[in-house]
Amino acid sequence: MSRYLRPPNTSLFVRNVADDIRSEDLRREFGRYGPIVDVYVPLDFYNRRPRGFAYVQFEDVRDAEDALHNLDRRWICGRQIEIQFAQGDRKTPNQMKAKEGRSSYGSSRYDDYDRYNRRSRSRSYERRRSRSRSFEQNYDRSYSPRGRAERPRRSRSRSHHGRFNRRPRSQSRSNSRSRSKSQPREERKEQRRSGSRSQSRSKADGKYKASRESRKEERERSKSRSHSESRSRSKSRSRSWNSHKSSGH
DNA sequence: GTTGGCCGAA
Repeated sequence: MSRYLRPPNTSLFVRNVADDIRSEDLRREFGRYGPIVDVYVPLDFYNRRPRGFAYVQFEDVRDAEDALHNLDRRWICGRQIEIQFAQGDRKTPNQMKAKEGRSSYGSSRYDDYDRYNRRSRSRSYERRRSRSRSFEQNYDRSYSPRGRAERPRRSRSRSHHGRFNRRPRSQSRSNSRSRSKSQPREERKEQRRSGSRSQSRSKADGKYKASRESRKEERERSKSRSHSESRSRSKSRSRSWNSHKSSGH
């Protein structure tokens, strides 16, 4: 037992989110199932356009599971989102920079970059990064075969600095809503459910009520297969994660 | 059609 079980990913990978989704929407939706640590909507680095997915990280993986089961294939902002457990942890910019070379980026992506002047993403990241680097590294090593330090050294500071310097000051924010797809035909469904409970703007009140029930339920279910699971739900929850990984899809 | 550009150079 010395080998620490790697903490299950508490982050959910939400894909097919609307391109104008806000992190607050997601936080509101997912926050009903448990306390949320972070919500992140990645944007294209050059376009500053939403990439169509989002991440929601819970404090507790059970809440994440709960949210996954409850919100998967739900309609949010006129789109049917699909939720999975996220793979890996949040990529650091350096990781992404490393990816930049491998990816198909590098072409003329500056077109739309012009209209999206600034990032308005969720900057709700919290400083939990110093929690335990050990597992992250360990996890990272076993997760990605190439690991880190694949680029020993290279004067890339210049290359990407030039890009940053190129940030256009003049913006045309008004006509950034020129998407013609994503017909919100099913928005009514979502609005119905959204209107039911979005009246109260107070945060963190009694909103985990629903999740508590299902958690109880789940706990009973867990009892069937495992018996040493009754108190603080924080140690080894890797069962779910593993089963998710094993099951595949 | 399937994963995170918040971090690093004075």
